[in-house]
Amino acid sequence: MQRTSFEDMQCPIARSLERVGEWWSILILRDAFLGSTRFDQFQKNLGIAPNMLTRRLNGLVESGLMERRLYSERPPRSEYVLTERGRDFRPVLWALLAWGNKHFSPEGKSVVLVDAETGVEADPVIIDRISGRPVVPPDFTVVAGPAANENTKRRYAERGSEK
Amino acid sequence: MQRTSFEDMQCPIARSLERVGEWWSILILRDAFLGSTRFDQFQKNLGIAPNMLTRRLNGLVESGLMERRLYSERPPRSEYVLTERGRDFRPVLWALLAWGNKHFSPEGKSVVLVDAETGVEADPVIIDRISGRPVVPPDFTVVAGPAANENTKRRYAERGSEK
DNA sequence: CAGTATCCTGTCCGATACTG
DNA sequence: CAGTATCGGACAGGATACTG
Repeated sequence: MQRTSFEDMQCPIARSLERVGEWWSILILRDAFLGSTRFDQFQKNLGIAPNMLTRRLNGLVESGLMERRLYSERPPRSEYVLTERGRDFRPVLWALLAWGNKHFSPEGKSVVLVDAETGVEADPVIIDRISGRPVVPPDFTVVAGPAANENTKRRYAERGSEK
Repeated sequence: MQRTSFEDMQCPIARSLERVGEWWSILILRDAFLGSTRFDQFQKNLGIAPNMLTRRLNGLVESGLMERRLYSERPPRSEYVLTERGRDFRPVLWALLAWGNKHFSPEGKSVVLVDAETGVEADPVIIDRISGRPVVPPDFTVVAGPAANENTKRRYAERGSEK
């Protein structure tokens, strides 16, 4: 995705966006989580043009989010399955889902996250696994880490605690 | 972001992407969380072209994620502050941060989420606030909600539980 | 069925110049 | 300082036709 003037490639968020920044990528991942593995499943569910689907699928494979796997030799047929890196993306989708449901579903929720056993709707929140406390400001904040360069350190030192 | 062939606008993830699908939007939000409010702060921190910054900022204001506020009458000067809708986006950023740190920081972490008081690095995970259990498959799954249309219902009925 | 090959359009984005 | 105006390039994305 070559962004020439973007000086900020240390940022893990920016690095994530490098891999899933295109619109379709995230929707393809969502569909993969719902069980799609075949080209035509993705195409049908998403209504995406086949050339775009090829491009995005190849991109996700290159980035290590999905794996292309031949399930038939003759004729050659592939399926696309999530790798561990891809499966680890799931929390981002949950967060996006929760945010969309809260703010962009005026007519009610069309898709909800539920407890698989009871069917009760879940309310996903982020907590710190170490301390068990909810990750909200001002209790938690981001700071420069051990691998930060001078530029990053300076930028995170400039502000006190997060707003 | 007009995507004509996209039939799937019921999906809250797709709706979210409508608002923050452009690359810069998320980075601008990230910077806003770090305390930026002025045009030139964003510009300097992101290295973004001024016309693009104007476009994205206007887009975020239109989508209700940020608010443009005059802080000086003469000369007219604006600042851009997060609305509640914008602040609610924070969990998505945490998820993206955690994912990027885990998978795309081979040389070590440059930015980390920490307990503001102790400075100890946090391990953000999503749990269900209701039951207190971690939101992971197969314990939790997504299903069609009350506002789902026929198409959505069918698609979520087709699969049993999530893979 | 699982794509590849073309062609085209829109717009995201960068660079630069300019303004009250 | 906080933008607007203009230009040009790259590519995301759409439509369609074709193939083993």
